[in-house]
Amino acid sequence: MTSCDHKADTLARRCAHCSLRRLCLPAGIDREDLPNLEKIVRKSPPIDEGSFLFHAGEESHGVYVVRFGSFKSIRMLANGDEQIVGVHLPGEVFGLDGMANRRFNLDSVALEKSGVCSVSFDQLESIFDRFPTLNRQVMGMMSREVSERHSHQVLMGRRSAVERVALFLLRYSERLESRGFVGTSFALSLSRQDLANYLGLQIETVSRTIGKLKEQNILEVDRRLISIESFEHLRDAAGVDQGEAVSF
Amino acid sequence: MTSCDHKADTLARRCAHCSLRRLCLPAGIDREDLPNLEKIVRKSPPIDEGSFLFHAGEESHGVYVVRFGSFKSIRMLANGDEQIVGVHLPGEVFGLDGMANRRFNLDSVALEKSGVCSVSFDQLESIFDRFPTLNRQVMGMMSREVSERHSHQVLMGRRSAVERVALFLLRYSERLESRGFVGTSFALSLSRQDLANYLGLQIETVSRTIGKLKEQNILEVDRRLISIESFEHLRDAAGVDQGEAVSF
DNA sequence: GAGGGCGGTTGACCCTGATCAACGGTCCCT
DNA sequence: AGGGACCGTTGATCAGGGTCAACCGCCCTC
Repeated sequence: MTSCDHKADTLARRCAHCSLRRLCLPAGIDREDLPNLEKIVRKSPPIDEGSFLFHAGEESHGVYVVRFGSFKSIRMLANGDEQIVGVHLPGEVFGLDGMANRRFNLDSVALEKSGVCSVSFDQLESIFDRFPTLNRQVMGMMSREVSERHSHQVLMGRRSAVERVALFLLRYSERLESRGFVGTSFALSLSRQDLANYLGLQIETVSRTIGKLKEQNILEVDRRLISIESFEHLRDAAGVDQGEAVSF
Repeated sequence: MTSCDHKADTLARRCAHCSLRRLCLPAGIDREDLPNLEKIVRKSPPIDEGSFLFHAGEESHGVYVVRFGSFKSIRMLANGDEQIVGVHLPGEVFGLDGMANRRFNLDSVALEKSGVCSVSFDQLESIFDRFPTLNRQVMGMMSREVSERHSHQVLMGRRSAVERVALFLLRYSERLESRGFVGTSFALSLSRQDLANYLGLQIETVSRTIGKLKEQNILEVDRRLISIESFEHLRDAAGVDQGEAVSF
């Protein structure tokens, strides 16, 4: 796949050689059509930890894909607090909810040094008719997004602290794995503070809960380095049956 | 608007004369094009309280709009419990998340005797090219759906019982009002059980919380009949600033 | 109209997780 | 190396809401 039988310029090579190709937008595109898509994709310069990719209310020009690093989507509350409503890992698409009114609904902050690709809405829509599967692909991403929200809603609804944390870790692990990373041992991109916020808990509770899972030898923990020692017991702690799907 | 200068058959008159027209799919359609849309809309027979409109996993043929009554969208858990992830009032669209893979992700249950209109996905997509605004319209509905999830996530994240109940009522009222109903006095379509489930609380807590709001003369309550006596105090209870938007 | 089921309310008690507080380790900066 | 900020952990206490239980009123059926 790395050998080229055509004169590919660096632009056209972007997607074709990207490790995330099969998970990303191009998944709906035939190999020979790929260069056409690649023309409308732009790489961003790296974004530092803690800095905003975009702010809610700003005009939105396109959709983003995480190339490396990770982002959190947050809703700012009137009292100054923030509520994290989404976490985006490499290969995941975000910002789609701005497609309708061309305006961001959320703030997006890099959780670490990160990079994205962006695709312009206008250009994306302009090629919908040429790539009918692409329209479907985008719809699919949106509905996937909705489904993910539903899952999180299940997590937040009347579940204990252990269940929330365990479920979160299982999903996080699964998402990493589906993206070609190691799902058993990883660096959490979220701080305890962000984790607590996302799970609707308090920072001390998260710390204690993780501590407990560590004591039970279900996890190995060193700050943000997590290693899952027993998926079986972690699933138990999460309150999901063995074999039951954990996400979506 | 009720006078007709063209020979409208009963089919074509459906949307043009529907009280929900401006909130529904036809909002993106010019008046003269409306008959074309109406051709692909089908009215369902009434659905009894408690019966399923569709089940998760079933093949999905289209999207639904509540004509009258209301529905809940639920996610069935492995242990038999259900989690309510959405409530749909008249004029609201649901089932869009099945568009991508032509399969329902959720179960949908009528909360009372209800009726829907349905629009076939295939037919909807087939007229996308003729009505470019319609594609945008559908995208808009999806992203609105996502935004609504985000709001609910804010509601569920580290908020007290009173805040949850008050916020829910404010939003419910607002949705009714935007649909042309009276927003100050209404019959809640959800049982206390469903309400508790949706808000991530216990049924007794919901009952007590509503009771407290009643004692403070913020609400008048008779079972499911709710009358909001003071929006100002209800907003206080919900923890939102006066003037701050309550939904989305 | 007696009986039973269902939905909702109220009371008493208890437990999970929030809150307040102090401490330890790591990183960064000079 | 010292100082300080930040992140995470741990302990002690407290309260919001979960849990268990009884009860009430409405509706339905027979």
